[in-house]
Amino acid sequence: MTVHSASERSERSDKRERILLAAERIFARHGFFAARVSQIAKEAGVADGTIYLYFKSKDDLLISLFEQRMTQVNEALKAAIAQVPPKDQLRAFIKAYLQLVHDEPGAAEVLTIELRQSSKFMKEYDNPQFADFLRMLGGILAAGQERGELDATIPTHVAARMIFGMIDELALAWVLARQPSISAGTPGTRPKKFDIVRAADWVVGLVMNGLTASSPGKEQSP
Amino acid sequence: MTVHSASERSERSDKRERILLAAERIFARHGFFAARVSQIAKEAGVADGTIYLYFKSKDDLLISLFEQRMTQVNEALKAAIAQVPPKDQLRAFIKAYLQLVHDEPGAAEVLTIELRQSSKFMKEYDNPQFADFLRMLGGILAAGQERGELDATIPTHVAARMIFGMIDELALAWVLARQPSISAGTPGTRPKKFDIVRAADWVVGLVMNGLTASSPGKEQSP
Amino acid sequence: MTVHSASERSERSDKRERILLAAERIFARHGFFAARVSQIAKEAGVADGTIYLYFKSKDDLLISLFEQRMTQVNEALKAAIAQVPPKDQLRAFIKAYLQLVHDEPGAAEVLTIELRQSSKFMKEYDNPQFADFLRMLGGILAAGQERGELDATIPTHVAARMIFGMIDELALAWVLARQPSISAGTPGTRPKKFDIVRAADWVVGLVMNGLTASSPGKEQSP
Amino acid sequence: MTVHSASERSERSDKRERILLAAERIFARHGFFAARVSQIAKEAGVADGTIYLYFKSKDDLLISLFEQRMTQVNEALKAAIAQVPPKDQLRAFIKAYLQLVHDEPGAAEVLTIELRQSSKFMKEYDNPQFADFLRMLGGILAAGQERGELDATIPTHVAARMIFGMIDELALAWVLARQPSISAGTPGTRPKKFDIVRAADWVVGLVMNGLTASSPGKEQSP
DNA sequence: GATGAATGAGGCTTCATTCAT
DNA sequence: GATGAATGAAGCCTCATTCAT
Repeated sequence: MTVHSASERSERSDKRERILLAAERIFARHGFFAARVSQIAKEAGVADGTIYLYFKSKDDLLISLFEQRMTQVNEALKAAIAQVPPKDQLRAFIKAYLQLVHDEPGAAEVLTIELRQSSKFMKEYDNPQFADFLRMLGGILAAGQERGELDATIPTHVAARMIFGMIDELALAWVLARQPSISAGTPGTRPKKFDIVRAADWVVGLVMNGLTASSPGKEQSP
Repeated sequence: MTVHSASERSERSDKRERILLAAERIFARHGFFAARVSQIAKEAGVADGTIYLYFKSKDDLLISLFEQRMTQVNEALKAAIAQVPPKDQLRAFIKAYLQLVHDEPGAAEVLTIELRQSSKFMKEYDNPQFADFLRMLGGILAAGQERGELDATIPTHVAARMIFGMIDELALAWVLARQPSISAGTPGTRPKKFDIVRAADWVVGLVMNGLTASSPGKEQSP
Repeated sequence: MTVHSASERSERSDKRERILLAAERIFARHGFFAARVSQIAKEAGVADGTIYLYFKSKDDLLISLFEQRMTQVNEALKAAIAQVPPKDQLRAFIKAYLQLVHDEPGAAEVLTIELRQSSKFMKEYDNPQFADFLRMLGGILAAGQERGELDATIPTHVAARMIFGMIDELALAWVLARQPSISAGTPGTRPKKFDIVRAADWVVGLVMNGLTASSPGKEQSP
Repeated sequence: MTVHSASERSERSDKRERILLAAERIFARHGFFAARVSQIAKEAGVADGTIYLYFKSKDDLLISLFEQRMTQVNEALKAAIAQVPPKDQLRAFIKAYLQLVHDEPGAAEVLTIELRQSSKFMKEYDNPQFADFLRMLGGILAAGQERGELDATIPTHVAARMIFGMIDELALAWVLARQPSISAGTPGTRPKKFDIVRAADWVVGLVMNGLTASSPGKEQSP
């Protein structure tokens, strides 16, 4: 007969969460492959073996981390567009995404960088949360097309990919620009620093109107 | 005094190239970390140790591979825009890039996926070839802004990143869609198949004019 | 809160000691360079990786082995001369050293032979325990010189080296003579067997009075 | 039909000698195991494969080097005692040996250090030249014993070992003291510098008369 | 449940040696 | 004879995972 008190249960979930947070930090710091399970355990303040009470493997740890964070992202995005009129949802979606990157850079780092570190994710692992993400974005676009507000030439799933590519690349550039450069001063790929929240307006501008310089008659009708 | 016949020389450089090609295939198939040096050697038809006559380490092999391919990409892009009038260079650049992805899917796979497999690349390794790539794209945009053809609101380096994000994501989706899905049938992230060459027009359309449905007065003035 | 029973603690230190003993045997049998870590592990009854829980590297294993044994030797020698009147300490020191070689031939083999197997030891590794050894011997000599009992012509540190050379060479010859000769029967360097404990008297005789045949008037003054 | 001109033959032996000299330098610098065959080839100014035209293996290279140098040492010692009256031969032998160390430190380094680096030499390889060396020294001692000049208590082969131990240890200490210390300043085993030629008198003094302070009546009888 | 010492499979790399030129 | 690119066997070490306590 085993009794689980509330505190025991919360302590349990607390430990799982501590491990996930530790993994997020270690993965962000070293990358998935270079990260050591023992390092994650130490960061979480648990024994190495304890991790295997909550996760099947190091892979499972990354997958679980990704799923949890991506689910949170999807929920936040859903909430962000919930009260917004349809025609403004695309703008709201993009702004909310980049705001999240700004507010949770550690999570963003895992989502943008580490997600790509493993063929397991790019190839073998079928990723329902990311599919949800794309579906949500594609749905916004489809609705816009149906309302006649958006150009219907581009298939929505391709357009969604393009938009995701834009904001993901911005997130990546921003995350990398935050890092103290190892080879500081060397002119290289290290992205220039910029305000990612402000960049949301640029993305929206590009997505809505493109880069072509607005002719006088385009936006200001008489 | 040593005499190298032409065949000797070409055989030597041929061996280096064979190793690079083998590495490209193996990296694309398994990912950088899961790839085994011995596997690359076998694929190249050389002994394991031979690889170390041409490359310092497994890391160096990936870096060399990336640098060579990226240099080739940059040269191809430079050639693609050389004879094109300035106002059409952005379109030419994008179309050429996606055409390259289509023609060299193996290289594209390494550039889009494996490049991201190692923290060495995302964080530690300063990447001059990618910097060149961004500079070329940014230069096209800056010229367009100066001619007044492109909106100058967005900093060119940010716009270049956004455009790269779009086409890189498309390349990734296309490469992954080509793969025989391991979990075939499962509805997931596996991208839908599409024609990446044709997608170039969509990208150009989005970049130039955005997604906003063209109102009668926008492009067709009365 | 972790409780270590006495048996747990001893089992742990026991494992370290078992590895050292195994290394001593394997190094003595094959030499440091030809010795395989996996062989040491098997001899110690542990997994290969276990060795690296207790020692940083194969080199560290040899260094640790040397330091432990040499420390033990120094302690034994210190004890051997502790209760001895100053004028007899040199004799006691030499006899104790060769007695140790006799009693611990495995350790002697590592100290005399394997110690010299690695440039790390002869050149790079500064060896505090051996320095202690020489200091102890030099101290005995210096005290003898101050009491006027020993000739002060030779610097004590040189004399200590010479005495060490003698007993070390005897130890080496004795250790090698014990081995079942691979090329048995061949007249070669394989030293003749002799009683190393008895040889102590020869060393003391040489060190005290030299080889010159004692003239009647030398030791027996009128 | 192959004709070898004199110059060809000398060129050949010259190449062999160059390889031996290169090996001596490289072995002295890095030790036998850490020395690389390719390094020796470069130092000798020949191709890697050329070494195998003159020597069977890296081991054979060390053995040949040792045998040649040790033969030279034996010849030099034989010459050094040839014209010397029997009672002075031990002194002449010791002085000549240490003088050789002084004049050919590279060879001495190989003989004293590298010789001991390989179990091949200490254990497996039966060493006729070293046997000759000991025989020569033992012969001098035996003759002295027969003339009644030397104490016959100690077996000559043991006494020869002891004397060799002394001078070999001095040679080692002197060779190591010559090296620019890596950890300069650290008080350790790095031997103090001393004049090895002058040390010959100390050795002779110890061997002949021991360390016991000479009583007035010992050496100067009325 | 929690621990962390122990495991052991397996990779990257080195380098003595070979052999086609 | 000389070359040096190529070979490939084999070792040290790492680290995800297990399991006795």
